[in-house]
Amino acid sequence: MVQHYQGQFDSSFGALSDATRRGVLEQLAREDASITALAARFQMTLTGMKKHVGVLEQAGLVTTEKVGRVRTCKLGVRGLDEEAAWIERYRQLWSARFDGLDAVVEELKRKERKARSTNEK
Amino acid sequence: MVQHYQGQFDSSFGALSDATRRGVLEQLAREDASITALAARFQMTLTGMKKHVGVLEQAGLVTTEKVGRVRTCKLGVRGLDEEAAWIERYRQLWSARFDGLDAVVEELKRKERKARSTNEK
DNA sequence: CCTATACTGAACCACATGGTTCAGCATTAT
DNA sequence: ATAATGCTGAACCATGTGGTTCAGTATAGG
Repeated sequence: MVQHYQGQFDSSFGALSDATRRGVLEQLAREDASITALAARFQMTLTGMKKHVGVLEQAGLVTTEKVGRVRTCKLGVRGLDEEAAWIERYRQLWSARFDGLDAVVEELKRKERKARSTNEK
Repeated sequence: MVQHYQGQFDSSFGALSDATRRGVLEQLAREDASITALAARFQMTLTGMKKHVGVLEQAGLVTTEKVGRVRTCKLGVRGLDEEAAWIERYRQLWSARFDGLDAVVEELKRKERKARSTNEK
């Protein structure tokens, strides 16, 4: 078994990379649901849905509890705060990079205006 | 070939679900880099790194250009704005749910029903 | 007790992923 | 002209993914 340690972001972003799972999260944000209910809503087998829920559970985004024969799925305690923070930080770097290009363009324009006015003398 | 249509979020969150690729994005936010440079920095073969860059490129997060024998990788025009927005919306739903502010959930449901019915015609 | 319901687990499938090696090919440097 | 550099593509490998079916087990209801 190679069993690379799966980072938190690996599993949470991985969980989000599937439309069904994003749908399940949105659904659970509205109300708790059983595996059966989710399976019906997303048109797949119980077994298939259970796997998706398992992935979300692994990522800490969902918790489940079985009472009687029904397993109820709820949103997990963990939100997506750290993921949001990562993306936000990246977006800052990204825009700095692009604004940086703009700054260079501005700089070139400035120089050109200066050069032109110098030549015009 | 089944070739399911890959949604934008599927590929962008998928791209983010790997530590190496997140690292490459952070690196490129600092400066453009060749495949060789990235491969060296993340200790893997050229071929391996090229695949990662390919995934990022598919997701629209990176663009590359080959000049002579060097392929230079830069951040793509597309940032992570829509991904940030999705997460932000989810976080609102999540905290509403946890704060027990069911009224907020109801409000969002109402808005969405409205938006959906508007989109549907 | 009997049946329907809800889930669970194993096994299977096709295809994706994250890596590798090896054999090129084009470009640059000597 | 030769050699080194940088990338590329094909093939391979182990494991993961997103689904299925089928055969159970446990619980609820009549």
